[in-house]
Amino acid sequence: MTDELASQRLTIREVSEGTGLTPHTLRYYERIGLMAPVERTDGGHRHYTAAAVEWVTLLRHLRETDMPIADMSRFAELVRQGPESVPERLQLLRRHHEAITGRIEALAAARDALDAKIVVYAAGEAETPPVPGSEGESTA
Amino acid sequence: MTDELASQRLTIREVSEGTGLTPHTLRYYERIGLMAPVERTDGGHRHYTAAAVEWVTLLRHLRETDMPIADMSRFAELVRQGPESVPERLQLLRRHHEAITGRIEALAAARDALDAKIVVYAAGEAETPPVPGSEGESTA
DNA sequence: CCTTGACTTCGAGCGCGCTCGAAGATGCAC
DNA sequence: GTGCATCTTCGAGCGCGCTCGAAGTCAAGG
Repeated sequence: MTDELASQRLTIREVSEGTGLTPHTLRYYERIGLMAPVERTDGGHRHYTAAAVEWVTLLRHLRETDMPIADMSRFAELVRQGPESVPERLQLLRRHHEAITGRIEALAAARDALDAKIVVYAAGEAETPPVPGSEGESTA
Repeated sequence: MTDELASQRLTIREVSEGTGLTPHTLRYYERIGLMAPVERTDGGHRHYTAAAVEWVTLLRHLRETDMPIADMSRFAELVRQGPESVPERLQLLRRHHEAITGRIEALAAARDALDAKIVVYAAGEAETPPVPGSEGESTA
């Protein structure tokens, strides 16, 4: 009865496949302190607990939304400091939420601006040569 | 009558301030072929035409939406090739439109996932210690 | 004319986030 | 026991997109 069902452990490859981060990246994150040292087998191989996988998933969400590694390190540090840092964690996450929303809006705005260009091309009005070169005057 | 109102020319600084790209970046873009050589004064200073500024703005929109420089170069090349490349330009822009939309969706999804974390913290249920360290067991 | 600040070219350097490869140990299947 | 894939550490390297600084030239005001 040395816990079986309760604490399922995953290899680095399994975590990699489950999260989309490469084994190289998982080791890198651990190396730079984004993660606490992962549990090992007797032989020294990493065995990720469910909690570790959950943390990796959080990291992935932060990176996927372009949080800089430095900020993620700060967040990891706050978690290490314990429950009294919860307010600051909240602040950090809320700021990031705003950053993401702003980014989404910027993307949508730029996309809309580009759509105008698409419309012009699609309408066949390839007039108004933008700039590079001569729009088919010299070569070919 | 040597055209005054019709062709207003801007210095690199003015274009920089108008587009948000630094003078360094504007020269860099020209250097790597994203732009046709910009007109010069007798003294060799750049004088951007309205068409050049328009092109710079397009470049900025593409970059702002994370199009790789390599793809932008391809697009610039297509424009240089003349009107017969319009279909391929359209294809490129439409693909990019899809990429942006996909990116927006990924950002929103990750943001929503992170929101769950915010809710947990805000609810004061700082249980479920994620992973790094010991959530205030050992140090301070 | 002289000053002052903005312009020019050039090549080198940088910050970020991985990414890789070598060399060796491990672990599971047979 | 014997393979053989997968794991380990380590430090170096890389790709991208700028970014910078030096050294010199130009433009415009007084």
